[in-house]
Formats: sequence, C-alpha cells, structure tokens
Amino acid sequence: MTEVKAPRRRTNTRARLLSAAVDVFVERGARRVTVDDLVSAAGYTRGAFYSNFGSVEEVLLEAFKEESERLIEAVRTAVGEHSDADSSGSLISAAFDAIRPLQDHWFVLQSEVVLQSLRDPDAREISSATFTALSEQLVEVVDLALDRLDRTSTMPTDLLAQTMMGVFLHSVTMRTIRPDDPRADRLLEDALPQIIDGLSIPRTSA
Amino acid sequence: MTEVKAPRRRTNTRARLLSAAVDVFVERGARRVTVDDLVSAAGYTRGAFYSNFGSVEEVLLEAFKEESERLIEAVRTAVGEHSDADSSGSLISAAFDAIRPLQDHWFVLQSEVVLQSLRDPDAREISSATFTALSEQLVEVVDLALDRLDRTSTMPTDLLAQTMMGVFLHSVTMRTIRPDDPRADRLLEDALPQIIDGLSIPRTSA
DNA sequence: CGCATTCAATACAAAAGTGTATCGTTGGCG
DNA sequence: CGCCAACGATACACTTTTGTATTGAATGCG
Repeated sequence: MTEVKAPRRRTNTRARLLSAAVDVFVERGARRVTVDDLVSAAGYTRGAFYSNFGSVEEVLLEAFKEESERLIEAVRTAVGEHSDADSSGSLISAAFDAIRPLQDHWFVLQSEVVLQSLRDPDAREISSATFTALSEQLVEVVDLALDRLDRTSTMPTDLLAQTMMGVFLHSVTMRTIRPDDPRADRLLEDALPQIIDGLSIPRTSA
Repeated sequence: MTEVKAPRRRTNTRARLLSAAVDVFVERGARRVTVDDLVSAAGYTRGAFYSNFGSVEEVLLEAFKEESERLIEAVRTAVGEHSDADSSGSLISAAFDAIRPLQDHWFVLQSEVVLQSLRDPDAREISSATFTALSEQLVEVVDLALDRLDRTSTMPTDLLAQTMMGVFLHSVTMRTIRPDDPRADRLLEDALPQIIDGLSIPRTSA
C-alpha cells in the first residue's frame, strides 16, 4: 500500500520494531509504553526508533493495522477451508478457533486505538481507514459463511457482521476481566450460533 | 457501601474530585491523565488529591464504579417507567434514549478499566466487582423488559443480556471511530430489536 | 574497490510528572 | 470558646521520558 519506500535498511528494522511492539503493547496493557520499552524489546536503541518512527502513537496505529489484516485473513481462510459446513455452530467454532491465538493481542490494540482516536483527530483519521477496511472484509467473510451454510440473512449483512463483532468483542472483554467466568465462552459457543440462526433463514426452503 | 469513613471534610472534596475526574478522563481519552489534570479540573491542588486518593488508577476505578451505577439505574427506570411497551423497538429506543447522555463517558471509563485490569491484578480485582454487579443488575433489567414485552427468552437471560451489551458497546465504538457512519445507530435501532425478537418468543401464545 | 549516503548507537538537555515533607487553616467537639 | 486533628496548599527532590545532536558503521552504487 504505502510501502513505496523501503530502500536498503540493514535488515528490516522497521518490521522488527513493529513486531516486537505488539507484544509490548499487550504486556503493558498498551498504556505507558515508552520508546525505550519498544526498542529494548526489539533489541535496538532509541536511535533506531527515531529513524523509523515519529512517535509511539504512530507505532500503535501501524501495529493495529497489521494485526487487523492478520485477524481478518485468519477468519477468511478458516471459513473458506472449513469442510463440514452444515451447522452454524461448527463453522463458528472453526472460525473462532482460528483467531484464538490472535484475539487477545488484537483486542488490546483495538481498544487502545479507539481510545486514542477519541481525542486525537489525526489518529482517528488513520484508524478509521483500518476499521473501514476491516468492516468491509468482515462483511465479505460473513457473506461467504452464509453461502456455505446455505442461509440468507434477514437483515443487511453488514449489520449482522457488526452484531457478531460486538458479541465477539464483549466476549473477549469479559475474559479479560474475569478469566474464569464461563459466560465469556458461552457467549461465543452458545449465543452466537443462535443469533445467526435467529437472524437468517435457510435458502433451500425458500 | 464502603463509605464508612466520611468525617467532616471541608465540603466534599473527594466527591468533587471524582466528579471532575470523569470529565478529565473522557476529554483526554483517559490516557495520560495526571494528578495535576485532576486537581486543576476540580479547583484544587495536589495536596487535596493525595489526602483523598493514593493514585490516579484508584480514581479511575472509583469513577467507573459510580458511572456504572448511574448507567444501570438510568436503564432500570427507563424500562420500568416505559408505558407503551408493546414492541421491542419502542422499549429499546426508550432505554437507549435514557442512557445516551451517559454512554460516552461510561464507555471511555469502561475501556480504560478493562485495559488497566489486563496487567494489574489489583485493578482487576476491584473492577471485577463492579462488572459483576453491573452484569447482575443488567440481567434483572432484561428480565423486567421481557416481562413488559410478554416474551420469554429462548436462551438463558444472562446470555441475552450479554449479547445486548456487546452490540451496544460495539455501537458506541463505531460512533467513536466514525461519528458519521449511520451503521452505529442502525445497530441499536434496527438490529437490536430483531435480535431480541429472534431470541425470544411470545408468552401468551404458549 | 572506494565513496556517499543512510541507518543505528550514544550522549545529553529539557520537560513532565510523582510522591513527600512541611506548614498554615479550618471546623468538629468537648 | 478554644483545642487539636484532619485537610489542603506549596515547595521540592527525584525519576522517568522525550527529542535531538553527534558519531561510527554498514551498504548500495559507480
């Protein structure tokens, strides 16, 4: 996309900084992350940071963009490759199994980015693009999933997609607060399939 | 509750600090809020702060607790007093109208608290109590709402309540990122009534 | 093969924030 | 009415973090 400039660069410092940044943001709850935290996690010193980025915020927004792309890609392939696509539950389980390794990281970055965007118009502009791309691709995936289930949504697909996203986010939130509360999992495993069944109808019976 | 100690105190410094703190957290996106920010917003100096609180975190958790109580109370009275309780849409609209003035503040505090709890076990313990109380009261309100609608949930009420909470949260998130995107509102006004209708059945027809 | 340029390390000056120590003031209570 | 304990203001020492300036090293290119 915007990677027109990536000239020689000893190895790929920028990429390694970004990759390490994700972990740092998660570990520290994405608050009070300093430049030193980022560079020492990646094995560099502050000089490397300032020759690649302008601020910690910039790294956060970039890291969120990358993680979002990774997340949606995981969902897409999980839905696309799932063979036993008879029940909503089975397909949803497969999808959420696929993103489980990514979801906590993504959730933290997402939360921080939203908060950041709340008071910084520049951040909002940048993150808005990421969120828009994510929404659009999510709609595509939901469409694909409905295809495979032979069902049709009774509301616009984008609303169904957003509904699922909301339930998913709240489930991760609950697990963050109370890791032992089983409701977080039941929300995904029990409630979500019911929601989809309730908001869509079989195609073949039409 | 835990307000056993509130001896003489010139006026009620603690309360005024807390009240001002909510606005400060929201304005600054609840990041990088300093002690000076808090006291100057409330018209005090740092001395007043440290004789009432131990840290900014403590204020955040306390403020979130208060705002949560305010929020659930607003929903409860809105659902309880709503007279024209025939359709899901009408009742839901009334409920969300009631919390509209509170939702943005509450959302910011909630997000920050979740993030805080992610890496600070003490914070998690405290916020966990607030979230538990909120969940329980929300279930009561949803039960009340179903009563008034003469419907019965097809899944455990607590799951329905969490589902609604997730959709609500995601709607606020979307409005934060893209204030002009109409989907945030459609999620509440269109999708949510459909979800409820899809996940509950009329009582009288049983 | 050497040159020019870019990248990353290091050192540093400045800013911002924290927590504490001290002191004057206030208001409840005998 | 006066005492004293709690309250809040002020000042300060200390820590953390930032951004920049400078320097040494490595790499693509002629």
